[in-house]
Amino acid sequence: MSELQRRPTLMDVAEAAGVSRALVSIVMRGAPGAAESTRQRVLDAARQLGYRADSRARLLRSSRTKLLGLTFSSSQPFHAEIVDAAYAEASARGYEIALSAVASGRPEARAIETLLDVGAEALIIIAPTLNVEDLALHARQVPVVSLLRDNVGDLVDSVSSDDYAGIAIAVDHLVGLGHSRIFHVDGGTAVSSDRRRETYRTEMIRRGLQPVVVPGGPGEEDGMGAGQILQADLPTAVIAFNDRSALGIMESFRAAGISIPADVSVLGYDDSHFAKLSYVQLSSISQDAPLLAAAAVGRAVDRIEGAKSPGSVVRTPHLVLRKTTARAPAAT
Amino acid sequence: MSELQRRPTLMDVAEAAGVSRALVSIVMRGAPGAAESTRQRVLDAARQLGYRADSRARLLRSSRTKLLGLTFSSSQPFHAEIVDAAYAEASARGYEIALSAVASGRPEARAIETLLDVGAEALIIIAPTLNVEDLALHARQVPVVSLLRDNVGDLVDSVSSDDYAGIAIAVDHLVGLGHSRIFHVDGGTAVSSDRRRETYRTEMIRRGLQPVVVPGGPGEEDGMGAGQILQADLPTAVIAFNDRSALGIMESFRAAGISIPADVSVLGYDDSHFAKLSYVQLSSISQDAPLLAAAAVGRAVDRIEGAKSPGSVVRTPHLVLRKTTARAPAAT
DNA sequence: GTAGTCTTCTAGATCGTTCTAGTCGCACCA
DNA sequence: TGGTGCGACTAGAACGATCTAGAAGACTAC
Repeated sequence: MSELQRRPTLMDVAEAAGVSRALVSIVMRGAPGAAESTRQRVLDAARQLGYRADSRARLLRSSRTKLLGLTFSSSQPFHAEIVDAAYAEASARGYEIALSAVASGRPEARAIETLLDVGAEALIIIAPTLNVEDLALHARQVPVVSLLRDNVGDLVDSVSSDDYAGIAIAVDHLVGLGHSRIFHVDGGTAVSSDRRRETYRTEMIRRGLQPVVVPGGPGEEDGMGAGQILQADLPTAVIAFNDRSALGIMESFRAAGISIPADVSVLGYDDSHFAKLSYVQLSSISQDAPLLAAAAVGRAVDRIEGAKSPGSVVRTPHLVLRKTTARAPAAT
Repeated sequence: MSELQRRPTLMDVAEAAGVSRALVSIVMRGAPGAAESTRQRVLDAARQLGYRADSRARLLRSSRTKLLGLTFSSSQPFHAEIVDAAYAEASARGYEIALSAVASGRPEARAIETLLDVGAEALIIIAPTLNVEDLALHARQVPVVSLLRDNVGDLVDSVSSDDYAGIAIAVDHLVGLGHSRIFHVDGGTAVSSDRRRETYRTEMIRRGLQPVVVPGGPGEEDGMGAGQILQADLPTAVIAFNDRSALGIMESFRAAGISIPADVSVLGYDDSHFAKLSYVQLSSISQDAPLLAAAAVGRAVDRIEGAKSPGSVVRTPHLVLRKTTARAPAAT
């Protein structure tokens, strides 16, 4: 019964309002150059017909698409937070966001191509896995902003969180609480795991303390495994690669009757949803996703509008104190 | 130094290869009607220039866009799973996916409009919050598939999981283990909370058992709160609205020294990531996101290609047995 | 009264594709 | 010899918007 009806075009509205296509275009864009009376007449006609501009045609013709391409990984909760914040910041600055997911069977390169095909004026790539050359290749076409990764060559912008500072804050905090046996459970092959591990080592050594790194990974199970290993030679404090790992560590301690923070302090990284749960109350290093996202969007827009050369923004993370870190137990 | 270079068009390739635009188009699309020798020549030229078709122009001209619009909520991990699976199924059926997120400050209506503007041939909306009239309005333009919600009027397709069956399976399972004091912690205002709650009631009554519903919600904190309430009058089994709620419930029990499943069995819903963790091992009702996603994509494609009238697909969930449900303790 | 300026409007080109309707050779067959 | 069919290719019109250039009319200025 209800056959699919062709969507109305500028032409349809023009006929209905008795004006030219061009004038309708002017009115719809809110551009100056139309009398108030005709403006109303056109708007009425458009409303009546349910007219909406076809973005394909619009984007094709106009040099400016006002589109920011954003890739994210569907399996990373942290990325979802960024997507959310990016939308807000983009629309505040008058841009739209074109999303493209990196999923299983859909590599980053594919996600990026899709965004370019669709006319994105800049690319924001969360934790890019592409090598510097490939990134540079794209950067010759449009401004590219790397989010959460900073060694990306000098053709692409980067917005990242200062892992050095983050780990330093973590070590400082624990040392300040009187800890000296502070171990680190690393993130295995995860992005920025290497840097955090090395920073942990140097920060410990700088304070005359003995660094001990236990191999881990980005998930709860990884933390769980590391927790088992830690129990053989228990430190007084643990810095986990991230919150999920910290959760696994704590779980393994709990099972072994080791109490937190009385026996051992645990510090997470990311200040994620999990850390905030009332029954977790994990002290954590916050990278502040919304701020990072806003900075990335800002950087992309600046590059599009203001030219200039690429640069890198580094935000300093901060400690969110909760209940899993406390003074070191009296030495045994 | 490296000025942003205009991306090559069909025309550029045509000139380089010494043929017409139309022929290049034919070759690039892999359409028949070009000699093998020229085909190679054109492909070489295209590769040399780094040519990629501009999807805006392509979509504008061709009646078929082969685009499936998919809305999802950036804050729902369950949606991420679906996105992942949808990509796979769509590309298997020769379609692309256009993503649009529902985020804070970006309502569903906005997300849908974006998808239509971009030329999506069908809409897949995960857990739509729009009312039946608004959905029908869109359904007059393109096929609309509602995922995870089924009372959507007779103009739109729906693919959902059978909540009746899911809860029936849950009750069956627990009754089979000898439980009779089975309580339900509901999902508050969350989608499908009402249905699960009512089904729980009727299923209990059908078996001559007394239903007890404790108000909850979709998050861990909600479960935590419900857990406190439950402790005042402890059942032998609890059916949670979802896994996250179950986690909160279990956490509250653990704090009170109530052991699972010895004292009380807990059953989750969704079979999410959390349920699978080695230290959680939550028995749960699985809705099988990948299968739902595949069904939704399939339905959308069928509607686009084969016409026919809208219909609804209902998938039966199944029980995933782990360690949080066990025989009822001997009656006191 | 003519030129200049402003406002309001329009015709037509244009963006980069795809599609329609050819043209051009050339072999085949009666 | 002269249609006919076929394969390879092309010119030009779409698609639905934006943009440029300029026209028409009203109003001011000298």
